[in-house]
Amino acid sequence: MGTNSNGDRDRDRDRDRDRPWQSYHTVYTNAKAGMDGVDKEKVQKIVYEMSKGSKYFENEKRKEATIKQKIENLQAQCALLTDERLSSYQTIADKQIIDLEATRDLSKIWLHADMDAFYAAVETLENLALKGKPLAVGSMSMLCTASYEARKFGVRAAMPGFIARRLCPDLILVPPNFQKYTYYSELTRKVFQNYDPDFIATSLDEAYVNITDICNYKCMSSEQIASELRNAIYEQTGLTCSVGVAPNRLLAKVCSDINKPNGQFILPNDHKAIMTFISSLPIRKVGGIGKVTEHVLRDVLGINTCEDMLQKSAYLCALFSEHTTDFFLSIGLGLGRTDTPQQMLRKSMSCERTFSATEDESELFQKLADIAETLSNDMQKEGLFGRTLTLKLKTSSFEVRTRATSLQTYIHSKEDILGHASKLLKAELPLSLRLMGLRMSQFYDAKPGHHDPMQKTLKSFVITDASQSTSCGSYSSNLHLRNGANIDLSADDQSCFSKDESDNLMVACEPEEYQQSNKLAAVKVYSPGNDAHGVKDNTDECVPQVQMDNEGRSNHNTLSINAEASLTNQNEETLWWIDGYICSVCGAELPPCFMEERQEHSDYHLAVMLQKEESLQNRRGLLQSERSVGSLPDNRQGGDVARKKQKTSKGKFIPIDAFFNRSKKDC
DNA sequence: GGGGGAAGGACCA
DNA sequence: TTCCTGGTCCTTCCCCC
Repeated sequence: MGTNSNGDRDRDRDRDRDRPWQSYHTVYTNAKAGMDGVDKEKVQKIVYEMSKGSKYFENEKRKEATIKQKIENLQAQCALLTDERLSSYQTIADKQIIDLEATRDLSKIWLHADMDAFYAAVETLENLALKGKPLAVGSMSMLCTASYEARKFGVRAAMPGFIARRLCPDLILVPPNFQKYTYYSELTRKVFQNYDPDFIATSLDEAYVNITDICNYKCMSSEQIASELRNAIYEQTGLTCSVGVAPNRLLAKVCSDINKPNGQFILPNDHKAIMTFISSLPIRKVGGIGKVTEHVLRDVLGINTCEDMLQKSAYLCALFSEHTTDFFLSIGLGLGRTDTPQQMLRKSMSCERTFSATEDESELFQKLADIAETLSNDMQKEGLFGRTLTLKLKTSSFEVRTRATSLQTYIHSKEDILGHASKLLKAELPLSLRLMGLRMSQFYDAKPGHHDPMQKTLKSFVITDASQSTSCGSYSSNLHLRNGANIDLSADDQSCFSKDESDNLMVACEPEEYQQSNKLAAVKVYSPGNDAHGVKDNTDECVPQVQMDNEGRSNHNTLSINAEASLTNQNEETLWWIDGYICSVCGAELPPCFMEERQEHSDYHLAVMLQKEESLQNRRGLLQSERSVGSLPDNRQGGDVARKKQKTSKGKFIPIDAFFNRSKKDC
């Protein structure tokens, strides 16, 4: 099955001694369009010779050793599989294959368009003197892309420029100009738009276009539409592209690579044709299978083609997680996504910089400040606030480390980012670094200043007894929920707030009643410069947290609302239905005439809340004993207890939009 | 044992 | 002399409940 026999190992040893470059697996060794006639061994040897002995090379060797270890572990796991175990895994795999097959959708026609050597082609278009010459866009450190003339020498994207120069001494290196590429990309997108208004652009030079409707509308075959689209792109931009057409996006992408450059390949929406196509397709051609996965699957299970995935399905089930097995078997069946995804929300934003290795701490902190500033600017441009900050470090020996911290406030200012990043960096020093990066994730996408006149008021949103309210000044704030809802902290609402001794804004609520019914949580607004200590909620229960922007105030204020609102003693009508028809818990709309539905709806929420209250009461004894020692989740309390309490509180924070989305789903 | 955060890594363009 | 950047997703480990 794998390469675990003694004979194989001896052969590997001999090869490593005589031709060491053959076992140096770079990313440049897989087949790529325009590189058919390349002397691969020569390229591999030059890359090996130029890399040998460098810190980069040593790190690559370390990584390869890890992969080798992983392969050996998997091989050992395989060896332990009895026939009986294998047979039961085969049963599971067969069931999984049947389930996957049932999802096959042959009703859609997807087209994947890929611009040919895009950046290099744009440069040539703007400077005809470059036409026909070996050209690469990038620097001596790294290439973004290479023209087809350069590829004949083994030069390709993701290769360092100095190696490329050795492979092709006449190589012309052009620095990238993303403004130009964006301009031409926009032109191509206008063409895609004509074929599918919801086309999916995956980068400046690639897009997926659902041509199902246009084929029907124009009574044209997918092949005709593909030709027409390519011509339109050429007319608009003067650039060529290659196109693949298939029943799903995964296959369409594979197909667009087949007749590159300036070609197209059509895979018909036919089960038999797909299986024939898949049967000999190398797994590396499929998106999601990279150098490591290819290596592991080949050496452990002898899998080379997509069809092999099905042959080895029992082993895949035995060795990999359900999710991963699902992915591998989908590839074996030629399945892929056929739906048009909803607009993807950004999950993270980052900024990183490579520099000459240094261990000078003041220099490192200065670079960190620059990175924090860039990230902060980028976040502010998109109105993003995040609460998880990750520091990425690459040591001078190319070892990559990440250190993350999750905050209780949503931040985006340079000062806040730098403050937390510096703490993370300080803990790692002294260290010689060649790269630093900062990534912000766990977003709350508040748009400061955004105000929706239709927004709900906080009072109408959370039911409270505000009888003991104390005015706290002129806060004018609004909350923006990711699901579109907005809560206005109008003057009316703000009158329900009071300040505690730490200048934190609290929603008024009689303490005793609050403890009894566990009604409304504390709302806390951090004033500028205040540290985030966590929220002093009386229940220690789940506290959804939203970022809140205050006019003319700090942008790192925080508002937390306890979702553990018990509503058992309230009048049902005012309790559940805001403005007489909007569910106060999940936002579902049901007019009064839908009496039965409304009853069922409120019964459902009541059941959920009773369940929560029951589990809460079971824990209350424990919580009260914690409170009795006067525990406060802030820095005033020293020792392990304080740290533990703080951590506990932190771990329970969830974004408020997640809570509402869930509620909505529950409905 | 499950959930969630941290850390690391694979992969893509 | 020189081996990127910015993003997503997945897995594993560990802590806490």
